[in-house]
Amino acid sequence: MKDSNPENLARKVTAADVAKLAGVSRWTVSRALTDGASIAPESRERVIQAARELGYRPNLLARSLSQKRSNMVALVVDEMQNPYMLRILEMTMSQLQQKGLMSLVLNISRESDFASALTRADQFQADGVLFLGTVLPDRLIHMVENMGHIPLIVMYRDSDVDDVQIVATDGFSGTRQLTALLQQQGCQRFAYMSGPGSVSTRLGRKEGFADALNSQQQAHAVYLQASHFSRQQGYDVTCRYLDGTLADQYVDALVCENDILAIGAIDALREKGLEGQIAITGFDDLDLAASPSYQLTTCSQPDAALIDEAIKRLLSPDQEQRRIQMPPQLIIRSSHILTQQAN
Amino acid sequence: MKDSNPENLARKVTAADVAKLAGVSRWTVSRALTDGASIAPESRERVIQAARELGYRPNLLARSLSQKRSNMVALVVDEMQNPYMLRILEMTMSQLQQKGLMSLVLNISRESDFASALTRADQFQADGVLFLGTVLPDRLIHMVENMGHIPLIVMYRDSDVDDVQIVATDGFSGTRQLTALLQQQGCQRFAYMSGPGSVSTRLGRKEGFADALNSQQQAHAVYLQASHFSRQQGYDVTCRYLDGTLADQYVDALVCENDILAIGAIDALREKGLEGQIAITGFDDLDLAASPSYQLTTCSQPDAALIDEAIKRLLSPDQEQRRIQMPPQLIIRSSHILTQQAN
DNA sequence: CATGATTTTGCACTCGAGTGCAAATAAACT
DNA sequence: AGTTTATTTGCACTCGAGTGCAAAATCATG
Repeated sequence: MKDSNPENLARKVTAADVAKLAGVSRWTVSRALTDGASIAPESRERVIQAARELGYRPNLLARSLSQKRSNMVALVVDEMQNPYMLRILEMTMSQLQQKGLMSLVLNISRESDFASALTRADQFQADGVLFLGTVLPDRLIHMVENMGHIPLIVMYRDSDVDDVQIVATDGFSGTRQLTALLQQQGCQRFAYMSGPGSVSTRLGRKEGFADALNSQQQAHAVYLQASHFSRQQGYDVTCRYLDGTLADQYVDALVCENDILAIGAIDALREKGLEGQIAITGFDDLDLAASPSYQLTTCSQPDAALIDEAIKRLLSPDQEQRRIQMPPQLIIRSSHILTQQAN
Repeated sequence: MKDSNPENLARKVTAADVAKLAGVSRWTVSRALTDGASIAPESRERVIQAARELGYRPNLLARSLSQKRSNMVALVVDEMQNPYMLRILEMTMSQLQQKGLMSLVLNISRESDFASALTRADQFQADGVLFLGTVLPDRLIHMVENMGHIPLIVMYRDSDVDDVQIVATDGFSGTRQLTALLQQQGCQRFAYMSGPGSVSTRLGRKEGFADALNSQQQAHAVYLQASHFSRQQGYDVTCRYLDGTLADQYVDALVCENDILAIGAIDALREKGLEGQIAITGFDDLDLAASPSYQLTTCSQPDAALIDEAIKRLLSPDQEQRRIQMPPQLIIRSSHILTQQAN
């Protein structure tokens, strides 16, 4: 079992080494380790024994080179300030790993990184590319599509590029429900805080918000925009709004595009002593949303199902459906409730 | 520039394709793209032109196979509940990417994953393995060390395995300073909350805490232990302590092994109306630590320097120094200040 | 025992690139 | 022109595995 022989450690054990020890040819070794290959059971046994003894681990680069599959999947991520990304990453990598796939993570911060990162994915023969809620503009996604024909799946956002597979949550219905909840409890003056423009229009959340307002003839709304999905940005943008607005003109409800922005917003309100005077909602249901310090009313996304679906599509290309939107689940806590009357 | 020829997209462009177009041999193509190779400037130009026209991108798997380097680095992570991990991952991947290296991320949740994940790293010929603050017991780390001779660097924690490169923050001095700060303002009764046992003893933080207490003859302390580095665990463990202790016996200071636990602890205190009655400190300086809702007094780790050093060591093996501990920086906010007297 | 049917195995090839060496070409010099 | 020297290029090899095909070994049958 344990390789006690020190010279095994000196260099990588190759199929030829195993062949020599087992007294067969290099190719018989391949066959012994392949299910369903034509080989005498007895010599298979001998090879397996030898392989174990030497601690043989086939070189996957070599295998990938000749076969089609490399068993590597590229994960393209950005917006790494949002803790939600950690959850997504974690679940995605776990599920990939479970299926015997490796995760090549490509972090994008500037647009220029983008092309180079993808070139790399292609050069490493990645079996597929998963976009995890990236803020990339559609034209870039389109560019990837034509690149080496790697199956490409966009997750956690929409896109109107044709033929791109999309696996996302129905942000429209989610935010629509949240906004309706605020309307039911009598909120009149609404604000919406979005993230970076390029992705914001691809989440459908802003549209759900606007739709709810329209259905009640509440045309007027304040639109705020954060440049990143980070707590700090949510905080800064909210402060700027509060400082630049007369106190008697404050909105009474702020719908945030996601939790991390909402948490920043709550922090800002708290600091200014306005907690409970503006109702807040988020999206994602971060762990922190359940904290007694925030008690954020929000929507949770069916992460496990989304990721499962995305990987399934990655492995079996040419899916009938181009796009799937799963329903979010409303999580009602108390951040949407007004506890103090505005003066 | 743009490959307008549709058949280019049909299959991968190989060096042979470029050679044919440029009217040279396949090997000349290799040379044209290699700096310092002996080649006529004129034919190099021709090759480069042809390569650009076809959109040639050398297959890195093939290159890795024959050369020593694969340009892939395996990142081994766990404890993915802690948002701090996201920052570390982000910075590490960015720095690697900047140096032309790819990140193979291996997520470990159970010990059994561990062996299989590392086997994969080895099979993919990873140039090195970076352990990012993993909770793995030392014996496992030792096992990796003997595996394929991949350079191995343990970050954000210590280990007493010989010959393992360590790049970490001096947790001892950090927590010692934090504890001293609490002592200076008159705290008498201390508690310490640690994370999973296997890593906790490798951070040096608990020892720094104990040392500070000893230096003041304050032998008595309460030790709490969380099973994960997560807000929820920090919260649960604190609640359990508060519920299981008489109110007049509460400690007046709680030193937490890191921020995410501290934030959970503050949440618990807040919920029970005990905010300001127990001083709290953390470690890591999460973004959330700066939130007005927490104002956590903590230590920040020199992430950029740590990661830079780790990668440097990965690339140039046989470093003289086996282990480096960088000093943390004290971040003083207000969570360590007692604002209410205990009844 | 010879013939045919079947299993097992070895060998030449593939993947896509890189490297050292030797042959072919070009340039420099007597 | 003839020789030496420098430059450029082609070819055989390498990495480590997998696959199809044909040769070799085994088996079964008349």
